[in-house]
Amino acid sequence: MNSIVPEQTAPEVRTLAERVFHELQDAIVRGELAPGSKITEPGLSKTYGISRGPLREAMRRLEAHRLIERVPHVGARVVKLSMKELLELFDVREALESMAARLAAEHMSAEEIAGLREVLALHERQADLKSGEAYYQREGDLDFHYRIVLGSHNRMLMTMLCDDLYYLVRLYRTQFSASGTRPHRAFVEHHRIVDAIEAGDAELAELLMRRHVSASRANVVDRYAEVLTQQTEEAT
Amino acid sequence: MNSIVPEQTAPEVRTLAERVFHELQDAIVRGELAPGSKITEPGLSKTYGISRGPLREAMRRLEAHRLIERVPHVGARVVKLSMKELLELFDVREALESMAARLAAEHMSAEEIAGLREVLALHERQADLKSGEAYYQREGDLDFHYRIVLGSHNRMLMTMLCDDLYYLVRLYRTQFSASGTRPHRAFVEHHRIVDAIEAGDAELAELLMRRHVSASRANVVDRYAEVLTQQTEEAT
DNA sequence: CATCATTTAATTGTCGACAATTGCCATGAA
DNA sequence: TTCATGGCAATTGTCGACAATTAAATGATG
Repeated sequence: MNSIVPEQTAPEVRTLAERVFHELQDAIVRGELAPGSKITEPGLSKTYGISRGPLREAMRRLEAHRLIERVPHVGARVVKLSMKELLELFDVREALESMAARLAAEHMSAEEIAGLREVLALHERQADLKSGEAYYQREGDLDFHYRIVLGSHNRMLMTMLCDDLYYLVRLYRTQFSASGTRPHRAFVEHHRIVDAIEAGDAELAELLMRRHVSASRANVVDRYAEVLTQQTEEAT
Repeated sequence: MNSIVPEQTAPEVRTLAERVFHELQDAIVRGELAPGSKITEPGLSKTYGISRGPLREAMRRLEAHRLIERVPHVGARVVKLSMKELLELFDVREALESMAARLAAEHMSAEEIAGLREVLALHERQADLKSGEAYYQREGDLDFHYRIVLGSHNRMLMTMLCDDLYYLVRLYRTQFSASGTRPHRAFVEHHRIVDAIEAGDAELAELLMRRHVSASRANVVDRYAEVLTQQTEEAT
C-alpha cells in the first residue's frame, strides 16, 4: 500500500461479508477478476473460505455498486465497460465533480488546501523523475480528485464519487490499460483548480473542473479513434 | 397504482429477495416504516413470510441505496433525513439533473418530447381543478423529472437518479410532509425547460434546470426558516 | 441510592443442506 | 447435417439451526 489514497479497507473487518466485499472489490478493480468473466458462488466460496451466505450479501453490494451484473437463476459476471458506458461515466463525473469543486471552493479549510498543494508537489516531483510509473500518476490523479470531493463537505457527494464512481474509474483504467493520459496538461489544470479553490472563487473552480473532466473525456475519445483507424489500417 | 410514473416494481418478481426488496423500498418511501425506526430481521422475516437469507440480501440492497443504515452486530434503522442531508441531496440533484437536461436537449426524440408535453398538460389540468391533491402534483412533478432523465439516454445517470436519488426525494416528501411547493412557479419553469429541450438548446436547458432545482432548494430553506421562527415564537 | 459487575435474553452473523431453475449434452428424427 | 427433445449436471435460491456479539435486566456493593 504505497498509495496516498486514504485507507478504505481498514475498519470494516468486523464481519466476513464486509471483508470479502472489499477483497472482491479490490480484485475486480485490479483486474485479477477479468472483466466479463463469470463468477460462481461455489468457486468464490472456496477461494475465500467462507460459506455462500455472507458471500451472497457481498455480491449484492457489489451489484449495487455496479461492479458485477447478476441475472436471477443464471449467475454473475464482472462488469465490462463499453466505450459508450465509459463516456456516460465521464458525463456523470463532469456533473458531480464540477459541483464538488464549487463546494470545495466554498467550504475547504486551510489545512485541506495545504494537503491538496502537497499532493500537487508530490505529483510534480514524480513527473520530474519521469520514471514512467503510470501507477503513481494514476493514483496521484485520483488522490487529487479524491481530496477535492472530501473538501466539498457533502457526504452524499462523497459516497457517490468515492465509494461508487471512482472504483469504476479504476476499473476502466485497468481494463483499457489506460496509459498516463496527457499528464503535463493535467498538471497545469490541477494547479489552476487549486488556485481557484484557494481564492474562494467557486464559480471558477467549478468551470475549471468541468473543463478538466471534459478534456479528459475528449482525450479518451481521441485515443479510441486512433486505435480504430490503426486497426482498420492493419486490416487492409 | 394511479401514478403515471412508469411501473418499477413490475418485472422483478422472480426471487423472494427481489420482491421483498421492492416491498420494503415502497414501505419506507411511503412512511409505513417510520424514519429512524429500528427494523429487526426476525420481525420482517415474519411479516413478509420469508426466511432471513433472502431478507438480508434485500436489506443489503436497501443499505446500498441509502434507505436503511446498518451497524454490524447491532441492527438496521430506516434512514431519517436531516435538513443538512436534504440540502446535500439538492446539491447532487442540481448537478445531475442539469446535466440530464443538457443531454436530453441533445438526444431526446420527438416522441419523447411529445410525452413530456402530455405530462405538462395533465399537470396543468390538475392545477385548474385545484382540488389540492398534492399527491398528483408531487408525483406529476417527479414524473416530469423522470422523463427528462430518461431522455438523457445515459444509463448511468438514469440509475443514479431514478433508482437511487428519487427514492430519497420521495422519502423526504413523506418525512417532512412537504406540501405542494410553489406549484405555479414550478409549472412555468417546467414549460421553459421543455421549450429549451425542444429547441435543442442544450446550454439553456441545463441552465434552466439548474435554476429550477436551485429554486426548489431555496424554497425548502425558506420554509424551514419559517418553521423555526414559528417554533421560537410559540416558545415565548 | 447510585454505580458497577454479571448474567441473560434477544438479535445478528455464519453455516450446511435441500429445493428449484437453468444450460448443456446426448440422443434421435427429419 | 441440422434441429428438436429429453434427461442430467451444475448453479442458484431458500430454509432452518447453531455460534457470536450486543444490549438490557438483575443483583451486588460502596
